[in-house]
This record gives sequence, structure tokens and C-alpha cells, in this order.
Amino acid sequence: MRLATWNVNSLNVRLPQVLQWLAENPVDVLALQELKLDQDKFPQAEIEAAGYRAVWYGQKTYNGVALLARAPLSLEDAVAGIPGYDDPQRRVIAATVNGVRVIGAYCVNGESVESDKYAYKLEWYARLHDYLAAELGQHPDTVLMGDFNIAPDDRDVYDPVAWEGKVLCSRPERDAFAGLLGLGLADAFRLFNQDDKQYSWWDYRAAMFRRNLGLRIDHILLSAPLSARATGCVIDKAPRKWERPSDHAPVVVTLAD
DNA sequence: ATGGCGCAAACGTTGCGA
Repeated sequence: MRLATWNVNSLNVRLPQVLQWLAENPVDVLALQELKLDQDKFPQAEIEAAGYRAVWYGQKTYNGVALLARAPLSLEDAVAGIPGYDDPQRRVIAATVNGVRVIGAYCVNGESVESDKYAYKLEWYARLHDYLAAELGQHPDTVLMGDFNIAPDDRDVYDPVAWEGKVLCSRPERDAFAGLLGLGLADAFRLFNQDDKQYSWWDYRAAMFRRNLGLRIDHILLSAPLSARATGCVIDKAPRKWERPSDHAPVVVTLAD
């Protein structure tokens, strides 16, 4: 079973790339973030024509998440948002695919550590932590994947001195990420790759991608039984080189049956 | 570091978010 996550930065703009990527990489599950389209604007017909089923939680202009599953796999028991958390920003969607509880998340960016949005980010992460704790209790096979907007370690940052204490790298954010791992989740990428300079996001500005100046902020976290099944995890930089790319690259994990 | 992008409001250009 292969699962992937990709922040597409507008599905309206990136739908052709999503379809092309799926044609080349027919993963079983794809989590999408930053759809930036309203609930009734999701391109369901095009996704289904490509052989995928979908559940989505859309929002005009900002945020928005979806889960795609390759037919005949189905998405069961879908839940939008974090239950019990009245968050107007649509950032989370979950469903069960092939016995695996899949949670796709577009985590809060936070803007800067001085911002009100940063306080919201930390509160939001506390809610996500409690949600994951509950889901893990119900589903031993759980994966949480998406854009975490956190670089967990200095080796995930192109210039850790310049970024020290900054949003995406600050101690409280890294503690929030570690708190998720403390639930028994594992960073799938780091099960297989200990190299630095392995990024999933590059700012559009200043030719950052060409110079490989980025951050690793898109992650796939696996529960212990799924970690035991994992056979590989890679960041696919290819679509970042396409015309009019998303600023994020897909991350893909492979699980043994 | 600051060479970019998507979107809304409004139709040229600006502001916001990320």
C-alpha cells in the first residue's frame, strides 16, 4: 500500500498536475492540502475519471483538504475537522482506507512567533494531539500526513542559524511535533533517510528551489504497527520542476501488505 | 535571502496569506 501527501496550493490551478502525478504514481491514497476552493467546487468528476474516489472539506480562498483513494478502495467513516473543536478553518479530514485510519492535515502556518496566528497554531496543535490520541485508541493502524508547517530538526532547514527560533522552527513548535511522536507515531521519512538537505518546501522567491534552499515541513507519521510495515519513504521533487508548480513536493510512503 | 504565487475585490492595482 502506498500513501502520499501533497500541498497543492490551489487545486483549481494544480488539478492537471495532480492528475498527471497520479497517472505516473498511482498511489492508493493521496492527501491534498490547500485546496483553496469551496466545498461545492471540488473537481469530483475529474478525480473519479482518473480512477479515484474522494472525500473533501473545502473552503473558499484558504485552507481546504481532501483524501483520494484509488478505486476500488473506498473511504469509510469520513470525519471532517477535529471533532469537538469549533475551528472555522477547514484543515483536517479523516477516513478509513483498506483498514488504515488516514488523517490528512493542513496545519497552521503561524506567520511569525509574535503573531496571534502563532498562538492559534500552538492551540491547534494541542487539539490535534488530543485528536490523535483518541484515534490511536480506536485504530492501531493510523497515519497522519500533511503539511505540518514545522521543520522538526535543524537538519530539515537550509540555514538553521538564520531560522533559529523563527516560525516553522521554534522550540514550542518542535515540542508540539515531538508531542505527536510521543503518542507512538514515527516520522516515516526518518525511518529510511538521515541525510540533511532533504526538503519538501521551497519558497517561490529567490530561486530557492534551484539552489535547494528549503525546509522539510511535509510529513507522514505512522503508528507503530504501520511503522513495522513501512518499506520506504521518499520526497518526490519531480513536480516541483514542472511548469507553474506548487511550492511543496509530494511525500510518499510504502507499506508492506 | 526577498528573484513569487493564488486569491478577492474590482477591472488596475492592492492587500492578505502563506
